[in-house]
Amino acid sequence: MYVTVALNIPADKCFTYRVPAPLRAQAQIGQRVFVPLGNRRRTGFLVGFDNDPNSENIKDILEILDAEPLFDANDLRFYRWIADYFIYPLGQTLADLIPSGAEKRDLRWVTPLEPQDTPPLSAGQMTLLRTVQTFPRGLALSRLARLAGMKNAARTAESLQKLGLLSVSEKQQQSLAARTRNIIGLTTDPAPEGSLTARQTEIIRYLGASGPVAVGRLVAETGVSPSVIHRLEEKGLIVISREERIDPASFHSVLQSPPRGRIRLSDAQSRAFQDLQNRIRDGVFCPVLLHGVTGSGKTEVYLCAIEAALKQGGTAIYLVPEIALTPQLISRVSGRFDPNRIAVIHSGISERVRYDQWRQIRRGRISLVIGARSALFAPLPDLKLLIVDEEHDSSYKQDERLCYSARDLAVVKAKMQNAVVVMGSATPAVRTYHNALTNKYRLLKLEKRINDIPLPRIEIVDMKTQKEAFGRPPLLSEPLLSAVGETLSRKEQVLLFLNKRGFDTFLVCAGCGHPFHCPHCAVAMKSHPSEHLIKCHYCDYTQKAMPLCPVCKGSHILTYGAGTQKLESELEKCFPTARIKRMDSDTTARTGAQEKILYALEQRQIDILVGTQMVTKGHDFPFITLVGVVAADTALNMPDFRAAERTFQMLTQVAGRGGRGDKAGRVIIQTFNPDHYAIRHARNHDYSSFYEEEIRQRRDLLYPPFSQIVNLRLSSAREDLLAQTARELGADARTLCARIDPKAEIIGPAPAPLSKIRGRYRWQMLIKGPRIRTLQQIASALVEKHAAACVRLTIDVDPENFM
DNA sequence: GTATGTTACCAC
DNA sequence: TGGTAACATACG
Repeated sequence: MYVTVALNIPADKCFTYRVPAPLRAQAQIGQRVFVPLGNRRRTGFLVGFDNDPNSENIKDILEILDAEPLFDANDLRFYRWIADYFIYPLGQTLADLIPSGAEKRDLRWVTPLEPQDTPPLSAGQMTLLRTVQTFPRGLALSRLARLAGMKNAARTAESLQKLGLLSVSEKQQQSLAARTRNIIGLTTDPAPEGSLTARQTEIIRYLGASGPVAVGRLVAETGVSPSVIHRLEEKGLIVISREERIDPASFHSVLQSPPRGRIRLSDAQSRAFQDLQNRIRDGVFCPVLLHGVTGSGKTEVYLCAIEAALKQGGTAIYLVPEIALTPQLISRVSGRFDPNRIAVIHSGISERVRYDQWRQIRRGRISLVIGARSALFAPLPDLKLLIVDEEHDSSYKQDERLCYSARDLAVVKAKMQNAVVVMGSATPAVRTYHNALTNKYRLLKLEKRINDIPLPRIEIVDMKTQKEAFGRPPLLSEPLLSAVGETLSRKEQVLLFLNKRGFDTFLVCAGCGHPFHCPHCAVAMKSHPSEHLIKCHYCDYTQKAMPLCPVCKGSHILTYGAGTQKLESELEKCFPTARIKRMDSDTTARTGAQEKILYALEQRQIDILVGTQMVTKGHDFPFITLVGVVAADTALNMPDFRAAERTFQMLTQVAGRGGRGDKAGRVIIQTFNPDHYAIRHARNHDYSSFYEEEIRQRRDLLYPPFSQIVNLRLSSAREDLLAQTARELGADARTLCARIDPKAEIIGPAPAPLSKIRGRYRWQMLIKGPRIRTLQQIASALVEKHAAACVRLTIDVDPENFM
């Protein structure tokens, strides 16, 4: 019996292994297996059976790590589709999507030996030896190579081993393979007891009082030795059973909350719900766009639809943007359904707990999975409904390793499982709306807010007309300042939004213009005056605030632009008595900090909240009656064909935060481009007009959805090598285009918008054309040829309609 | 991903 | 001769 195994290595092929006789009965697709690879051993996934292997040199599987498979052949179809579509090796795809606890593997472990009379060593040998000596208990060779910054650490270590200065040994990384524990209990029908020793009697008494306990606990509490336990088992007085250990944290993630009933649906809501209910009942694939203005009650429609799916014995997945996965939402959901049958999955949950959740889901113990993008891969049986809330949200895209879009994959999954998929948004992605208008998706609308609360009035301030001393435009315009003042005097709350990117403070020396860039990333460092630090916001490189310019020694350092922090201090000056709070990645780094701020806001302990993107999403704040957008232009000026779309979405979402209570809301947008269509239509809450204008532009310029784009991203620590590889890649791409699809067009390669992050240089190249299939062909040929150890190549496919 | 084989170059 | 770096190749 032979099997195909997908390993977590960059090679895009699977390996064939033989299954030794004792393991044959239990081998199944979807299990993790421990296999030899070269002179190491690694964990891989069993993905198929192979009766007629064509290779001579076949090794045996060493171990099967899972009693039950983590996926079945049907799930595997989905994973293969993903690997093909996003041009990523199957083994790495599985490793990315399936939580499997720690991977079991062999390591080379390097330990220092007692120092003796050292022969003369080379420089490289010295560095390596020094590094090893700082780890008396040894370290993995791969880590040593990284720390010492050496390419051929393995060989250098070997040379030192020959000299008797260190030892290199094999070590197996710990595995969590089968997480079980032994439970000891009294026999229900005890055999007539013979004579017992004092120790044995004590244990029997203990068990009589406590009931069944884990062996570990019994040993800890009574100090019993294994031989005593063994004897008792032989005498038939106790039984030892194996129980699977499920981490309790996998359930704690669901809050206990009071049950909540259904809210009465508005007419529009119940029309949408009825439609969904019918589709769910049909049990055939149906993609739906639920286009509902902010505050129109989409969530209630989702909950009713989930209820309908569960009532029919099915299961459901509810995806939300990472930032919207708040305790409020979870308690709202768990109050509505049986909390024991809900799993919450997000990036903050440990791999080990996720592995437990995964197995519970596979066994049918869970009927609703709610979570951020990775929750899409939960292996629910009888999936009837998928919900993608705020489908336009960019957090559905994973932009490292496997670059997938959970929104698009939700549609693929729904198709494979004959399920209904509901994508909901007030500001649908242009591509999604286009699909709805061309009848690829069913379109449902909620055009009014619940209880007919009016949408807030939006005012535009043209910043070109606002002048401060020295002719520089102020951070806060006159109209915005006075509106803040009025709102505060009415004891209502203010939300000020600042798009962080590109509008933070940056430092510059007034004397020589030294820009204070991060040494690892090609971006300006940001000043954090309260901590006397300057930081890089991409890699978190931090250095002390410098009083003097390192180049000209001048002391006149200027701060330009503004971040949330600058805005906060400006507001403190203007409104000294107001309670001001800042919400950005700095202040919400600690877990729970965000919830704390939102709670304080709800309790009206905050008058002005200053924040970045995270304030725009999904929260309801009834007492916020003024929302200010400090700089609408930042998103507009991004070098990306979706800049207008992003700006419109951002403005509409921010505006939707205001006036959700019974008070009318007011929104003020500061911009240097008041006539731009994204801003004009956002002011009128007019999605259709925005869409019309945007889609016309896309058609004229042949941007998606009128073409498909594959983005090839290259990164490397070495600038010269990268530039050269990029040039070769470009040339090859053009040759391939001419041969495979003359309609395809190559854009670039060029340095990426952020040309250096975390010490790695980045380039990108776009392949644009009408047919995604040929673009993929070109891309995968390029990946095969150019993906080398020193240049990382990732692919971002903007998925087309595959129907 | 990691180990190994190859080549070229350097220092002793 | 042995150490080192850079690169190519293969792992079943």
